[in-house]
Amino acid sequence: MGPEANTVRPMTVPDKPTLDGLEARWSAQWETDGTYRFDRRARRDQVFSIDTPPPTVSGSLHIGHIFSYTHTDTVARFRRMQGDVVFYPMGWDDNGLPTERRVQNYFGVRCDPSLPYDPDLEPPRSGGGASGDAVAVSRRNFVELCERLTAEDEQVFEDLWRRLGLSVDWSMTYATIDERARRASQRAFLRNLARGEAYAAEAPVLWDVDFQTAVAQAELEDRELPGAYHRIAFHRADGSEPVFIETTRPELLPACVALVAHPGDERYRPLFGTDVLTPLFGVRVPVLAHHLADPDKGTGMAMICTFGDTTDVTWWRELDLPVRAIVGRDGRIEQRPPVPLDTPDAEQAWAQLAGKTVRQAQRAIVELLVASGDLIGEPRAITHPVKFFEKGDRPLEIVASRQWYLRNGGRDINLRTQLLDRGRALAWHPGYMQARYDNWVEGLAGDWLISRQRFFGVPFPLWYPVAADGTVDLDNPITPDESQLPVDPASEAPEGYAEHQRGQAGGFVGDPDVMDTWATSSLTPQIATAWEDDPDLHARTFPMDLRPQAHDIIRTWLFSTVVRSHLEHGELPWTNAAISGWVLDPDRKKMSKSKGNVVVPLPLLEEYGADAVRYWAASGRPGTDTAADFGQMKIGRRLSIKLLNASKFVLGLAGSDPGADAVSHPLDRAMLAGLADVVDDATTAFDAYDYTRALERTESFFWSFCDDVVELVKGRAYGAFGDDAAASASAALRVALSTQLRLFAPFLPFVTEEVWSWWQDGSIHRASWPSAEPLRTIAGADADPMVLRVAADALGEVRKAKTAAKRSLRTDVDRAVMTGAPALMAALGLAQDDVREAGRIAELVLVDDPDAGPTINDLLVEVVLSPAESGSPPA
RNA sequence: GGGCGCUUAGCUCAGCUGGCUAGAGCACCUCCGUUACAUGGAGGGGGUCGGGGGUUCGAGUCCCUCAGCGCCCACCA
Repeated sequence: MGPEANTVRPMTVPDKPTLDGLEARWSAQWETDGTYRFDRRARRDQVFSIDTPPPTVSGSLHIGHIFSYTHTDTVARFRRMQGDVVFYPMGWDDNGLPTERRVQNYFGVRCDPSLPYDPDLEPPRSGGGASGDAVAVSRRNFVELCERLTAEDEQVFEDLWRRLGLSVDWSMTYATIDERARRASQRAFLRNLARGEAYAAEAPVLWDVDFQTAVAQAELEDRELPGAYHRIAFHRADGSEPVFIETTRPELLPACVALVAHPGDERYRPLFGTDVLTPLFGVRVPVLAHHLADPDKGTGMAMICTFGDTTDVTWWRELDLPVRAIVGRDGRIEQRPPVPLDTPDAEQAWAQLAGKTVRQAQRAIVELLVASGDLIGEPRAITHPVKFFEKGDRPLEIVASRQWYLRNGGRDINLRTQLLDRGRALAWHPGYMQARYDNWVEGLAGDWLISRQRFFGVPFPLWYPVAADGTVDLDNPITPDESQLPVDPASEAPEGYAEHQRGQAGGFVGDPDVMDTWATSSLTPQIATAWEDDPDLHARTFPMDLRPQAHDIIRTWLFSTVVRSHLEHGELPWTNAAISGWVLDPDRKKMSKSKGNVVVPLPLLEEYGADAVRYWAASGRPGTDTAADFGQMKIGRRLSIKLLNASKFVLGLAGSDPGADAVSHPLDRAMLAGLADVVDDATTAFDAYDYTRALERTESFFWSFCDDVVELVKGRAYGAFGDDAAASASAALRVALSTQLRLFAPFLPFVTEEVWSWWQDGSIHRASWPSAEPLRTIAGADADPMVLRVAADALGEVRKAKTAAKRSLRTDVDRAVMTGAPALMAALGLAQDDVREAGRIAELVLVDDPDAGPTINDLLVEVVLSPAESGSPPA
């Protein structure tokens, strides 16, 4: 039985147990004792290592954090009690756009990389509030403000996690922008570059005009937007019948480079290879054929622009068309037309568009087309999906630019197959989540775009030589030695150059971009295990055992992590992925700031207590979206209080522990045999990451333990049938209590620790997970679970009789007759003393009926209550 | 258009490889000052397991099909 139960230390069972103050007391104690410290001496096969999701510290705390982190914590605690050395670090995601945006609002600043560093800078405000004109600060000042704010945010998160009772080793934290993370990101990139897995290319990319950065496929989302089909006439040079197209982007007319129809489309076959003129501008463009053109869409003839959507990019590439870009990086139409315009009318038309936003330009060009008569009929309103950056506010544009890419199977079928194989080798919990991974990998449209035109992020560790004529040699980047990492090419000069040569002929320039935040987050297994920085730690913890995360970032975080590990280590970064669902509001709606239905965690912890909130969280099965349910938290609180009181009863029974040898009564043995089954079930469930089932089985046993077992044995335990009989009850209850406390410990760490401290040394969270065999040994091979079941049912029938008579449960029973099949009555006979005592039955008669059915439900109970006191209601 | 999940009591959900009369909690109703617990306890009512087929001695559970809800993915002119 785990730790020896009969310790000599005095018991300290309080008179009036309470949940108040447990969290502060025990979280402080755990910190002092290093209860959750990782033991660095452990070998890899003894370690269970967890790739904890680093929360975005600039994001707001909400109940979803509580939910999924509790799931992981229950597994961590289970593993620890099973004897694994748990490696459970915490990371902070303070890298990237969310932090930049929060810093801008919080301090009222914006970043202008051209400004010099001001060591004495004080931001105009702190704490957000009314927005005014943002003050421009240097990049270094901006990054400092980011660091300052994230440090505060991290503290808020850590306080919450401690309050919730996460068994994290708080001496092992990292941040995705800290030096170790930057070093890992740059090192991994340089190795990708050396192996040819990373490459730069000039190509059309999806571009957010507000953030002014490229975005990756994984960061896209579709939003339904109103739009309109505009039917536009393209004239032929010879003046014959015009060709009609339909477009939702008429403003891109000047960017048109061709028209296209399906090669099998009989209507247009004669036109293939001929030229037409764009309306308004009179630019000559060819009519071409391509299989992607859909004869059923619009007129069947499409306008190819550079670039209206990703299909345009495909056509442009495959039909080898020129670039006539008109939308600038700020989302406005360029000042200069993409091709020289021949006529004053065309120049006039262009002047109406130049400098306008895309929306304004659309209005203007529609007017022009109406005036010229080239817009046929009224625009036809539609709703259609439009690509957005998931954090953005305006539709993405497509602009050509030079970016860094990492091969992820999007353009390489062999690599893609290997990555799909990795996904199959990973143990998914629940298993069906693997479909999302497969779905995503199979749908990849290109390699992973990892460069961003932003300020707060990990810089690319690259410089480029500047030739004597001033041209920058982008094809031969200068790379640092790994020992120099991390580097900031914007403020450090490469080896062999001096800072004054920056931007000079014969000198160098730094790569201006930073990496995508996922380019760092995809390395959390490497960062957390101190890859290359601490080879000893890395060897003891990598590859990791578990990646817990939510389902919405399978395509980003999970997939990109697999990619990096595959490329760098040739193996999976972990063996298990536990996918948690989302928390929905009490009405099962998705929570969002804009809807104002976000549930904030701290007040819940204050009202119900951490154990109660954890209890609710643990009721959400892996992968399942779960509604915030305050009712469940109330039940969790009641369960915690019940644990206190039941424990107080069990421990208050005898002066000292009689020891497990004292267990002899058939009812006690039946109870322990049943508990052994619960232990097996809970263990099996936990092994499969089904913490919810483990909790359910434990809880259901515990309530019947309180309602039936404790009530049945109470009289005997108080000595109604002598010392030996009492000792058996007391001993069995203690064994059961110790077992149940440990089964509950992963879910209710505070209350179980509190009770444990009343009678045991050390932390329950370092105690051993219960096993079934010792319980079965105590119970004995011939223990019959039916003894408890039939006794509990008999007692229930007696209670029912009392309740039906509207009498107190203390009411004496003059006589009870119980009739059933012989086997049933034999089992009941073994516990009849307890039934008589618990039911306050004066005369209990058991009658064998050979014709009765064999089940509990076939038990017949007749009860004669003692007459009511005078003045009491009649029976 | 492709994929995944869900549909069991008024509500939130269990029900694992098919097998006692389909369960729990909340809510509701009735009752109980009881010496672990009134931050409690005992008992009760309430479900044709989304519809329709099929396999089987037997289906909430397996197969087919339809419907509704939710999510993921998709080249969205």
